[in-house]
Amino acid sequence: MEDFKKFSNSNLARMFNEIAAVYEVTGQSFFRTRAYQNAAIAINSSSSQIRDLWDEEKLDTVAGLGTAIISYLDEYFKTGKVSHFDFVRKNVPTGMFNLLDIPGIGPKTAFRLAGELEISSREDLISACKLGKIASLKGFGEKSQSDLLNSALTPRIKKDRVLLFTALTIADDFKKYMQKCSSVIACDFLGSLRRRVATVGDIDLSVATGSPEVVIDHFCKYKEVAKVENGGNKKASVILKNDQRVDLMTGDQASYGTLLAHLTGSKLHNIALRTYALERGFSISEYGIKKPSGEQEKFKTEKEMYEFLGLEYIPPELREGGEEISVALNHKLPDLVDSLDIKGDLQMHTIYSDGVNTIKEMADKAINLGYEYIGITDHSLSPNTHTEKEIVGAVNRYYQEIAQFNYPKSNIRVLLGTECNILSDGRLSLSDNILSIFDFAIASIHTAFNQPKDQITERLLNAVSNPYINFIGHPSGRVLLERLAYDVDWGQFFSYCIKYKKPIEINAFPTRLDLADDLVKKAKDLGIKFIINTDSHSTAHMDYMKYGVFTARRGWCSKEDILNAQSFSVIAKALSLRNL
DNA sequence: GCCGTTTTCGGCCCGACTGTTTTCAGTCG
Ligand SMILES: Nc1nc2c(ncn2[C@H]2C[C@H](O)[C@@H](COP(=O)(O)OP(=O)(O)OP(=O)(O)O)O2)c(=O)[nH]1
Ligand SMILES: [Mg+2]
Ligand SMILES: [Mg+2]
Ligand SMILES: [Zn+2]
Repeated sequence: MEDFKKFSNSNLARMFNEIAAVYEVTGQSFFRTRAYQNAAIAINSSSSQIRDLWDEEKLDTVAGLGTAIISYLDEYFKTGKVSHFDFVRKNVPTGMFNLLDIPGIGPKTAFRLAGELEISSREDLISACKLGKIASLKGFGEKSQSDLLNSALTPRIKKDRVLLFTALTIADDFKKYMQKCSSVIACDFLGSLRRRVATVGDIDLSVATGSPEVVIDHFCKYKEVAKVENGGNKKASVILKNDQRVDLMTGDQASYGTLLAHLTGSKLHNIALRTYALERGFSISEYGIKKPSGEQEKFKTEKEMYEFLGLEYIPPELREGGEEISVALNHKLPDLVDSLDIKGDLQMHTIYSDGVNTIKEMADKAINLGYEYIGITDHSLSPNTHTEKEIVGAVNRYYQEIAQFNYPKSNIRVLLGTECNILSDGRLSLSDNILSIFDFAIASIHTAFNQPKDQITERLLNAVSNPYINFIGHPSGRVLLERLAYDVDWGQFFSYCIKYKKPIEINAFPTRLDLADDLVKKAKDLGIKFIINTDSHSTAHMDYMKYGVFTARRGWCSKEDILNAQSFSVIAKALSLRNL
């Protein structure tokens, strides 16, 4: 396995889950087993690469990773293996690990199938089922055998996760359909979707109703449903034709608040909240809060539930099982930035480079969005194929074009910027001379992503310290579900941003969401400001601003942290815009 | 194995659903 895969968060999580499985079937302490599962969850839900945090000696900031597990990680990153894990894995048949991916098979089942029938793959399982070997095992029967066969035969074509954008589109339609059912009092999409996680596994829907059976029937009859996975009296799951899984949970209107909280999660937040309540004698479930007397208190809204617990209302974006509960206890949660606060957008491309609309069309769209200002940031003509005089001439023509309709002739201020490349050797693609004629300039990396960390970092630092560069675009270079971020020493990058008083972009394009939420939080805690840009290549893309706002909210940002939530005079000063 | 502002020991979230069960174990969200 290549290093980047071997050290990826998902592979690390798998490693700890497998050790948890070993402990579970070899009768280790239940809570040690759970600790390994928790470590796996913590690793999977970290937006930062655990490898990077190890590099920066910040692993102890991840809740769920303690001294023992950190030392195993240390050994793994240094040597590529953990000898203690290799040792304990010898106690179980290796084949069992291949079975854990199959839905319905957990550690116990995998252990028995691998141990008693020497099943070590999906194919083995299929033939064992067909031969009727499973049904004869103690504790299994005809039904469980055919369930396992079905499960093993179900192909796994779907990617594990989809973009938040994709999931929201699907969920919006499904919700509209659900609301057509007269038994549906309220319907919401929850889980990672409501927490605005950058990528989403399944879609979780909740419904408040007095007739769950009617609602579940309606749910399963949605025209996009390809397969009903399972259904009970209170919940159901379906797979849509586009392979998206959707879970439904129903509940009474009177206790809908705790149902919302339960299904919004995250799992780690739920556990933390329930543990917090338990310490005070209360037991939380989706049905309400059980008092020490045994009496169940019900909550129509989440707000009332948090209030009952002595906590400030915690916005879904913050419910990740980090410090949100202790901060809410002190009533110190930030007043998160809202899409309505946004007053401008400073990265977009037009027909003068790779965009499809004119400057005027982008400006009109901005007026529709109620913005005060925008920045046009086309890639300039290339210095490799044009003289400086030609480049400057073109820029001046753009200025003249903008002057036809710019403020105060209309309500929108149009700034002229550019997005220049940070070249592989650290130089910028444009000279200071050319950069200086723009109102502002963004520098971004678009090539040589695979350089070692110090080299990439050096390139970024060089750009940050250039007086004509106002901020760095999509700083990590990640493309969700496709390309990992390049290696950056974030501590150093942030300290340069502080030293040179530069904000950082939160690129709102749904495939980027870059800077990522957890790094946003770290930078915010250092006092760094952000600018949320859509990086639009058409007027339609300008609607993606909300995804950047989601990311900022997940990074605990309030309006004060976001420069383009400020009026023009404030951002002009904070960004040191030129030509004013 | 992790965790902590009354605790560094002694706790650790809670319930639905399923299949095989004479009362529960396993898996999942
Ligand atoms: N209390 C409790 N709640 C859970 C547990 N597992 C899941 N939940 C709740 C919180 C989750 O956010 C919610 C939905 O579960 P999902 O597996 O769909 O997770 P989520 O949507 O957060 O992430 P995803 O993007 O779907 O992988 O159900 C659990 O073990 N205990
Ligand atoms: Mg989900
Ligand atoms: Mg789910
Ligand atoms: Zn770019």
